[in-house]
Amino acid sequence: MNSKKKVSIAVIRRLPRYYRYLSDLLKMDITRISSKELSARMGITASQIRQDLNCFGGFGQQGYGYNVEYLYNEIGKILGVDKKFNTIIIGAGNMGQALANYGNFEKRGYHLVGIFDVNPKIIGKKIKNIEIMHIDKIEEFLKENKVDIAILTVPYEHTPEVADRVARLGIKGLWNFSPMDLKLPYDVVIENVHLSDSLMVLGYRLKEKFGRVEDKTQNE
Amino acid sequence: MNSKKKVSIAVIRRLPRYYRYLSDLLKMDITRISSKELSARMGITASQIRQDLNCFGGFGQQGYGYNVEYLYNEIGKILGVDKKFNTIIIGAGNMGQALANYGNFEKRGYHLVGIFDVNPKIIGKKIKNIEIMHIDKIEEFLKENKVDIAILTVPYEHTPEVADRVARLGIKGLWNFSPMDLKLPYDVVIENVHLSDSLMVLGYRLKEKFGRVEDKTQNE
DNA sequence: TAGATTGTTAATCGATTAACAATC
DNA sequence: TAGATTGTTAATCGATTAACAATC
Repeated sequence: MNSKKKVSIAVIRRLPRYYRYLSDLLKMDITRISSKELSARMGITASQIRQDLNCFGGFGQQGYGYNVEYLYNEIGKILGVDKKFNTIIIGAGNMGQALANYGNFEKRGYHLVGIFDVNPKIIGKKIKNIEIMHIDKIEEFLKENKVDIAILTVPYEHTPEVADRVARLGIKGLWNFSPMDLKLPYDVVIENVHLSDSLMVLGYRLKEKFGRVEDKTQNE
Repeated sequence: MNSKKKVSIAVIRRLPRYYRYLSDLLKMDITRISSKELSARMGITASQIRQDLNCFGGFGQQGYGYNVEYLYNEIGKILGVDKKFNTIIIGAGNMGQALANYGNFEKRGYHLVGIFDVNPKIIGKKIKNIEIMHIDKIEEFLKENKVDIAILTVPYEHTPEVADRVARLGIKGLWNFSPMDLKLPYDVVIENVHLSDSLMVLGYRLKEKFGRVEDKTQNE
């Protein structure tokens, strides 16, 4: 139907959180839950929960609430956990390796198919049974493999160039770990993980809430 | 003054982004900028920039705009980059090690003073000249060292217990990397980095924008 | 049936954008 | 001075919350 209006990003960003809470409820063998109960657990209003869910359809039942397993599966479908996204990691430094080794992504349908770097010392080495390739092999690799997402964990200064390179090669999703905003002349979806931004916000909140923090020593 | 109303978290979360853009301008030797020019670069409205900045005071000058270096420094002060936050990492797995090795945090005043784990194979090993200690040494350690922030990169199931333990010991800031919301009976600031949430949102946006994605194969 | 709880509309609240007088 | 651009107030927009009829 063309009547469905675009769901706001604020709602979308809450979905994984619902998904996590429902997963917890499932583990606790709770089979049904009302928006009121869930709101108490999550610390948001029942109204918001019902509004959010109704962006995607009526998953509940009057007088009953929501079936946990059903709602969990439906939100999973909305988020695409039933889909397979082929991913590559570019930059096999500490962060790249940490992400490669994190098993949870595979479970959610994010299938790692390639790892690239430029460091000759690690090329050929295997992580999760995937051989680290030189970045210059990427054109060839992408010709032979359909890849949906590139995870960018390269050093700061190389990020724009690498992002451009993979976007030009047709990759549609970028998960960017560099503290910069990518601007690309291609139609790609960019999701940023700005760790340093997050840390600075934590610092701000600490400072605001608890006041005095030590000054940084000059020239340390 | 007690007249200053609380600045909304939406504004706060934009500050690191301003800070990054101003840093870039500085590097380009641009000394002044108007809200209009900055808005064009950042892709937000000039109005929003002026509103945001005016939450903290008038940093600009009519007819001139903003002095880049001055504004950069002022936002830095608001964010507390001139402060020193002593931090510890709990969980020296892939993610913990990646964060320990990331040099940028140190530059922003986040000073790593300890690393903890339970794995006997890595205890005693050094990262960034800091010896990995057993988590059971943490009570002793915190008695002797003032620590502001604990970075939690422990496995999922241990996160609540570890978070509670360090909060009870007086740590006021938690940077949580586990895909869960921490609920603590202490007055702490928790900043979450929910990587899997972020990845799922990327998946959703890809699916929405480009439609067809391969279905996940059963039992893979 | 009576009670519970949804789906949905209406009201409120807060955040963003527009407008403009102040002023450099 | 004239032009530019801020700081700030007012208008708009969108998101959250409240209310309640529908219905299980």
